[in-house]
Amino acid sequence: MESELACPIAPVVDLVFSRWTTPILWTLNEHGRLRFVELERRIGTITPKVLTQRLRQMERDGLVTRTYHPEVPPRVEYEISELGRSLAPVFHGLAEWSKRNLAKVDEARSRYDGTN
Amino acid sequence: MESELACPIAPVVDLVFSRWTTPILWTLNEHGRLRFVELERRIGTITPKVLTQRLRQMERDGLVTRTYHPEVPPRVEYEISELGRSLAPVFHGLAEWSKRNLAKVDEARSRYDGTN
DNA sequence: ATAGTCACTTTCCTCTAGGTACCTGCTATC
DNA sequence: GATAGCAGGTACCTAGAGGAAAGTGACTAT
Repeated sequence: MESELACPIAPVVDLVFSRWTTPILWTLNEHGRLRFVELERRIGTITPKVLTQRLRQMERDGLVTRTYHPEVPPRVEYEISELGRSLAPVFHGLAEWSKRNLAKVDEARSRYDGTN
Repeated sequence: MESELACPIAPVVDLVFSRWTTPILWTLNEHGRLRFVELERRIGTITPKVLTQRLRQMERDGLVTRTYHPEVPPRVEYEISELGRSLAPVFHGLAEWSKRNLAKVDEARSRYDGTN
């Protein structure tokens, strides 16, 4: 939504790392196709309104596919798309960095706060 | 700031991809040590208040180092730390993904909007 | 007859990140 | 003596994201 000329990855950051998209994508990547309530329950703290919003947006962006089954009660299944799955290496890289360096961040914070 | 139990990379996303941190980190990585106003001008649309906030936060997290020179006029230099630099592969991965797949996102959006 | 399921939608409300605008102390420059 | 530059700090304000709670419609199970 911003120009941010200085940073070429700004658009993809907006796309992939805006609020709730990572938990949704991660969950969908781990558990395959899931129904709305399953997704809701796995993520735990998200409200249905926001979950719908995010899913619509991600469907529009082609990261997620939505399959509607006109039954009663209705059944809707969400699945990560091929495009969404192509983000896996990036996510994996982040997980690795996290494992290696998150402790250092905590140390840095303690040092900065003088609580060492 | 959230639990988000379902997603192990949530903490690092909060850390690295919160607003303005990517442009700042990117700029600092490209141009080496920079003074406050140089950073401000390169990023272009950021306000001094927010830039200060973000820089303090990133200094606390150990991603950036701040060097104060008690001269007149005062000179302060910001530099990306080793920890910050260790994010380079992740950023590179994102840039690559961007180059390869951002067009697909646009296509998906056009398809979704019916403007094809 | 009542309650429950699913996949949302709608309304209302709060909260805070971030923007605007102005201030500081010190100096060099016009 | 007025202005500009540096590196911010401070007070105020607003838009908009996101949460809470209730409703919907069609059906089933108890």
